[in-house]
Amino acid sequence: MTTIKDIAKAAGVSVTTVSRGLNGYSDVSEKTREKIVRIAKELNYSPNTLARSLVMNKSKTFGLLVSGLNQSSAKDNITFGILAGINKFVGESGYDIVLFSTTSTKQREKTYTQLCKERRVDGAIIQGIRTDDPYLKEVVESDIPCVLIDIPLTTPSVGYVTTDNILGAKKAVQHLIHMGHTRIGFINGHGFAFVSQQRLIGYEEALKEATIPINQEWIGNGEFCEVAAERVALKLLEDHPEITAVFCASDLMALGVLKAARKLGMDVPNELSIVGFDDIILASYVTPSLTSIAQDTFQIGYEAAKLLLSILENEAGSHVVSLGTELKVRESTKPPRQQ
Amino acid sequence: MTTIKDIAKAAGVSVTTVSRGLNGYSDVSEKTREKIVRIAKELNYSPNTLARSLVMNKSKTFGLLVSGLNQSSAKDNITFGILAGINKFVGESGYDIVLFSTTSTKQREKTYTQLCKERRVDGAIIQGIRTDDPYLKEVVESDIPCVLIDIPLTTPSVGYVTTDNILGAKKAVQHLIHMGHTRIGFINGHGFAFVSQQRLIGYEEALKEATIPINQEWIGNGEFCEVAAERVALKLLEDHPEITAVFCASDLMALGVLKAARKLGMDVPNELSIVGFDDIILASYVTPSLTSIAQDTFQIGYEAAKLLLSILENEAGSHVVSLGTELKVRESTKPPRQQ
DNA sequence: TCAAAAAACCGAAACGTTTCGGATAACATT
DNA sequence: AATGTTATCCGAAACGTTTCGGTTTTTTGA
Repeated sequence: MTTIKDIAKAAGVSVTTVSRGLNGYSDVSEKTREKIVRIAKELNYSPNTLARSLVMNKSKTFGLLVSGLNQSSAKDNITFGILAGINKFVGESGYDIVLFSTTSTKQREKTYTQLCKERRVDGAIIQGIRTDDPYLKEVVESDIPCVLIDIPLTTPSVGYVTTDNILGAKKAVQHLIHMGHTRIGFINGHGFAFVSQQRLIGYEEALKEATIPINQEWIGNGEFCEVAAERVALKLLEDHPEITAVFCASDLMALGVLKAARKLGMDVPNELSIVGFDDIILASYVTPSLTSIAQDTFQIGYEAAKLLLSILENEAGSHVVSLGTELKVRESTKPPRQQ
Repeated sequence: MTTIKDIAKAAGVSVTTVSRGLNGYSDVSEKTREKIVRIAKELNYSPNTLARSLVMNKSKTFGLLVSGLNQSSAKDNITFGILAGINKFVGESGYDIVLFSTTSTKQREKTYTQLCKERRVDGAIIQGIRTDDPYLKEVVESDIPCVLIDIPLTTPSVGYVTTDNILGAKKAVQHLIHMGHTRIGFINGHGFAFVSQQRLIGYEEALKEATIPINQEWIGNGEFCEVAAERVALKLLEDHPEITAVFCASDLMALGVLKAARKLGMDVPNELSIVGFDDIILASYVTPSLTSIAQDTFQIGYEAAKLLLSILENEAGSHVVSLGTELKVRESTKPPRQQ
């Protein structure tokens, strides 16, 4: 493994000059600079970033803490989209990503701060942790630059990117209302997610603005999980046959509701309309295809990385970015039958 | 940022003793060891892995070179599965992953060796590159421990993991033959993938063993791409209406063929049977659901990381692992109609 | 009580960079 | 000729660890 010293020896100059030459400083003559570069190439030198990072105290590395990098979240590839988006930006900016493989949420041996400090990452991006996760407290306490996804929290060194979930949910419910539905159920995710709270607000606002009373009994918690949502929906639809439409806080849960409807012999969309959230790929492939609120996970990842870099470089400007949604109307929604 | 020196000062011992104490060496008394550990915790010390890696000449890091970490490969989440599998193993083994964000294949500024040497990764896992990729030559030339996915190449320091694609393809075609099909088309991926060659062999072997002649005109190249496959299938099915079944080297291409059949007004499976490869999630959700050969991408990733570690630790044993496949029979295959 | 053995500790070098402060040489200015 | 400027270069320290070889202290055994 050739080092800067080898080059220095071969070129007959000091290591200082080699370093400054390779890094394009002005106080080395063009002639020796060329010589240094040539020799470096001949010995196919590549700099040791470890040593460099050690002395410069920055590593050109982002730490990534994602919860969904496991078999179970293959269906909604939200995590994948975000990852890809981050990857895209990072590829353009000379940084690299280290994936912190946080094992099972319960059995963590290292704290967030330890993870970041040990690897000396310049900043971190966190996705998919719950609002009651102990990591979150560390994020605000430590001053490690950090971007959160879907968790509203800002300090001088932390920002977040999210989707406009209130408006998104509102669009979904308004779509149902415009079709003539008034008895609209809601399967939300668990309460430890910011997005759940927002989507609930959106749901309620849409109803309020249409002067439709809110019925707490029509609201269930599907834990963002297909089977849990199916179970909850089964009970909800049995107990409340008056419901003609259900809005789900995720497409995965919408799939669960679809199954529940099928089990109860209810026809979608003729007897029950369903709209989901996320617009995962499956949404357009299932039968009936799913009306959904699309959010651009790729963009979320891209913006997160971009925001992190701007925080790192102390750029002025907001530390929050909020992205839009789009209603995708498909087969699972239809006006209710006249009774 | 507290260092080993701070601890040494606080504990009244040398840095040597602190280092050896924290790392559990035997020549430090239990009493001082406890003291050191206590103080380390009080100052909430975390070791600087950069410094450690620098002197120990290993980084406890795997480099990851995946091609499919982009928006376009969200549909088949093969890359995601592999990533998740790697992540799982790595989480159990104390290593971390750095994602090399290789930008567009054409415009690479750094070579494979540079990437690995700069970050001083202990080993690398490479997925999704074509057999004509220049990186591949570097892999064999450099002696960086490396595990390839779906590229058969071994040296003392490189191994690979793959699926038994010959047998997998054979199963698919045999399934069709057993149903009574004899005029079976094949949409393969591009020739720069090892898996394409293998799946072709499997296709041919199955036919040969059933003494069915191989017709080159029934074999098309769909580039592993849905739209390309649709185009190719359109022509294939028009030119050769005698074909009653098509085997596709990927589910994505099978979806393309499905679309082509739909455009031609052919009913699947009554007029045309289709079987795919990969068993992506969509396979079981589309209508008609897709008969497919399942390969376990999660397992592939897991085994790849495991193999890399064993190579790193100079364990004896084979440097190749081959995984099995499973035929998933669904709605897209049916015996041909009697004519 | 003394020597030998064992246990506990430590100094300093090393890993490969960057960078501060200064040194040398060449040149221009008075 | 003396001074000031500028262009090049370099020595050495620093980053935070690990580890080699050695030293000191304690224990053991006769």
